[in-house]
Amino acid sequence: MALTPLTRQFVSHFGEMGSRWGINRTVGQLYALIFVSDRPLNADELAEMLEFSRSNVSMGLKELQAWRLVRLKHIPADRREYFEAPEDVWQIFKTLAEERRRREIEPTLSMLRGALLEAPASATDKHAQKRMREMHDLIEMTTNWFDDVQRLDPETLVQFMRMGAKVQKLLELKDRMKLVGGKSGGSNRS
Amino acid sequence: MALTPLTRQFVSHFGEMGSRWGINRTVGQLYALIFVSDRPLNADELAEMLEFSRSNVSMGLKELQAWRLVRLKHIPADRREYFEAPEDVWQIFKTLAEERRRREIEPTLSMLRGALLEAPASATDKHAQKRMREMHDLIEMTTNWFDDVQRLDPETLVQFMRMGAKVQKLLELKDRMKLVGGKSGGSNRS
DNA sequence: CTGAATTTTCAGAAATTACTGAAAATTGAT
DNA sequence: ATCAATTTTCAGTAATTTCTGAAAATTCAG
Repeated sequence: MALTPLTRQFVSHFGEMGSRWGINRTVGQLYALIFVSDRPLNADELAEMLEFSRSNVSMGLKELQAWRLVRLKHIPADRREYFEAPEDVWQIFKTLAEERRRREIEPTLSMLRGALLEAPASATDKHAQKRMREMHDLIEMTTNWFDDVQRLDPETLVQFMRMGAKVQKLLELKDRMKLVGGKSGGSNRS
Repeated sequence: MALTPLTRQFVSHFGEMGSRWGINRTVGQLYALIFVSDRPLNADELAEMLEFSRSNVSMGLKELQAWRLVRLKHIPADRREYFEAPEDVWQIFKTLAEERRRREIEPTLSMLRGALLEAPASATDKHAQKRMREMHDLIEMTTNWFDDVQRLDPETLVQFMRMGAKVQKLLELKDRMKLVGGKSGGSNRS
């Protein structure tokens, strides 16, 4: 079963882009193919369609599962394992964000918190800590906020995103009415 | 001039993380050091402090400039070029987002748009296009929205982010008052 | 202009990462 | 329990990426 030109185009783009993310070409192509497929695919099919070795496909699928980007689906009366991507693209996006957070953001925050606890040994260290605190606070604010947004139900979220820059007007409205939150900007986290 | 333990820790974390992003270890470490430094640094200083070859530093700085993450600063009566990172961490974040958008998002959107113009040759292609359209629409909505948010003045933005999930209440308020936007959810882009 | 200081380029070496085939392990139908 | 089907592992190899030193190019003070 050969790839159609349409799918080939999509798959090879993901292969190239894959290297810009942390994932490699094989993994990118595997995901792309599973994503557009109209039915779950097994490892042999993937290996044949993409012309990768069977073992390479096995390793790639393992990585995609670690990222929670594909899931196993068993087909009755077939012993082989089939793979599919979740239907809901917004769910996929959230999974990607969660995994990146776990792998990249959290270790960085934790390093920064450690560094900020140390006693600065010099003026240079003091300045370095100031910069690290700025970075820490920005990352923490941004990720906490993303967490909150992620929890909105999809409809509210779409409505919210479509509003775009009008949010500014909404905030002005809020301030005028003092209906949401307590004193000076509302209570918040940590 | 040796690195203090504090800075060494920060710098080597960025070296390791660098490889998870598209940038390599050298570039990550160079950036980290420039970011925390309390004064602009020149290429020789960077090479000595990080124990990289001078040519490696030259290439790394070129890449950081291409990302607009460092800028040149000339010091009076010194012919050498000094490098510094912008002060404002939010500005840095925006630059990073813009560059990633230009390098990763835009090419992907453009590939997707191309693929969506083609006439599907089969039911399989039809399904593939459906998936591609879902991906395209999600990416487009998310990046356009980020563009809008990016344009908010920093104070509004911080206020907005600190609100977090309370945005839902704000949207309910908006709906009750019908003060923002026209019919059914407000007009929007493309 | 000249030439020393500085930066950039680039071919090859070193290091890292990706990929393969063969063998081992696992699975599940009988 | 057996064994064929299937998946995983892993050592070795291939491919890619990163890094270096030497040479070329550029810059600018005099």
